[in-house]
Amino acid sequence: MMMEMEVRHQSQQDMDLIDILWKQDIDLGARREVFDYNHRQKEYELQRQRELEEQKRQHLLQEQEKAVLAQLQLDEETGEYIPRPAPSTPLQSAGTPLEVTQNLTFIEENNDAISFDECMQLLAETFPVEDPGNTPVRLCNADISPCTSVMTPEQPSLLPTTPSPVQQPPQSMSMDLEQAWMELLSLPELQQCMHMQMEDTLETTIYPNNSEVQTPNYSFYSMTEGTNSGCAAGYLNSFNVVTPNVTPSDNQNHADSAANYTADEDFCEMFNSENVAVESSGRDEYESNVMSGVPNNSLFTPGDLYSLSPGEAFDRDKPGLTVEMTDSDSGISNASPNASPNASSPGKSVYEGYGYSDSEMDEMDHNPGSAQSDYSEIFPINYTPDEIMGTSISISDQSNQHEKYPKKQRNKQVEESSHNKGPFTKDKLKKRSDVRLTRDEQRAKNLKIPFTVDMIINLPVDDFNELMSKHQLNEAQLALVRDIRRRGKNKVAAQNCRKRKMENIVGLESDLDSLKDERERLLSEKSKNLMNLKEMKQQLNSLYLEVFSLLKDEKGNGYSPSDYSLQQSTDGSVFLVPRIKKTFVKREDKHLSLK
DNA sequence: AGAAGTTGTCATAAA
DNA sequence: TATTTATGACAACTT
Repeated sequence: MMMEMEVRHQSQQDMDLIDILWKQDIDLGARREVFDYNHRQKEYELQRQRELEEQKRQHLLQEQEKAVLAQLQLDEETGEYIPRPAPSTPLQSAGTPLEVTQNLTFIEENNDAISFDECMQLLAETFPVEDPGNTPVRLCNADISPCTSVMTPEQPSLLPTTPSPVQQPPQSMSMDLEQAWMELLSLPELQQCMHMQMEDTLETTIYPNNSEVQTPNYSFYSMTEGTNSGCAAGYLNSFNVVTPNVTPSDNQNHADSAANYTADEDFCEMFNSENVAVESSGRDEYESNVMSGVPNNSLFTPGDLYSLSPGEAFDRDKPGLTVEMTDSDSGISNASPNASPNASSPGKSVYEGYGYSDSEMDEMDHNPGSAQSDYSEIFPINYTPDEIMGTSISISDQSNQHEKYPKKQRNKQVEESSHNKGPFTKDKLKKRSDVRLTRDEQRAKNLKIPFTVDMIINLPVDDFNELMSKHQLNEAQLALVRDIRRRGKNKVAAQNCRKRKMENIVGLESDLDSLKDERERLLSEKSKNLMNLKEMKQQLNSLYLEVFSLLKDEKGNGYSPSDYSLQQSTDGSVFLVPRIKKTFVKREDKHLSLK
């Protein structure tokens, strides 16, 4: 928590990740008192390298132990300690991929045990050449020996000897090893050796059996991944085990690419626990490419299909692309129709042609003007005669009729024409035709009106008249066009009118609500005022009585409020008026002196 | 089946 | 005068 507070500029996600990694560091002994983030990052990198080196060292020890144990077991199985054959033997006798990989791996593992210069020297001398006088060379010999003799009596000596190179500075070691392996892989001898192994492997690693063949490799990697070189060799080996599927002549390129790959990748990352998965995924991708016979097929992404204009694409090669589309639903149906659902461009036709099911296609085929009407929204209509001729003659009369009777008949006829598709698709079709083709659109289509209903309705008068003058229309067409325009405008007007009406209703309801609120407020205010008035009256009455109690006559007697009343004139004078003798007003000019 | 809501259309008046 | 707009009324259709 303190750390998170310190690194406020980091996002929470980053902080979580950092915290997790930091905790790993702590577990590995990293000092947590370093709270500065940058410093911590540097520290973290260093620590991570240390950690990886430590892990490698531990793995190395473990794998060496395992190897020793395995070899001992194997010794028990074979019952003999087979002396190392000549170094060239494994290359010649490597009959199975397992042997190949093991062999290679041991060659490379060997490099971990010896110094790079020694290894280079060894490899430069036509691959493994024994140098009995050197302990690492002895190890090398042991490792280079064929897999059948993997377990050698010298192997136990590996344990005491291996820690020395591991205890080198980790960074330099890993870097040296990387470079060493790059150079090793670039050695012609080694490549030739690998080439030969691959050729051997090619016989057995035919792709149906690839997994079987490679599985032992992975298990072996796990055994030998303790050493960088072993891991690298395993990784590269796995890469190259696959490559022979292409052509043996490509091996050098593959080796180079593999080496480059190794150089580009962080060794430490590669040999984490996931490296096998990475390998397998990479291999699978490669394998799939190789197996498909189109090495770069994966590069042919759907985007390439999108790049083809639908019309071109489908005009050019419909079957091929149809196959592509059946493979992925996201093909064109995602590209064109979703992007522009209203577009009546060829893309839509593509969508309709290929995205719909067969039944839907049938419906559209039988729906007079479903697809064509979509075109007609944009392009001037050129209707197919077979659809039009059936109804145009009878409807041409109807368009001249403005009586009620023909209207209904006209509508019914339109509906009949749209319902004429058979009983099975009636409901779906009806909805669809409603959506796609209004009555006037249907009528316009039937009369071959050469512009769209939208144009007829929405063009300004001048443009509309100009458009009409440009086309020679018969009476029926002119009448229909006028009706369409009138109806269309009236439809919009009706919609606006209803909308306005609803808005008015809503506004009136709102006004009603506000007026109700106002009424409530006023009633409340009135009630409050009445209360105040009542209170003031009471106060006035009290004051009145008090004034009367203070009034005295000449004899010192007080006036009774029941006999007198106080009245104020317009000039402010106050009079004491006797209630009984109202008839004659006893005017007392005496100014009441109120105490 | 029928009520309620929606939409298209017509008639008409007004702009 | 022709066209457009607004609106009530009606019918068809949908929910």
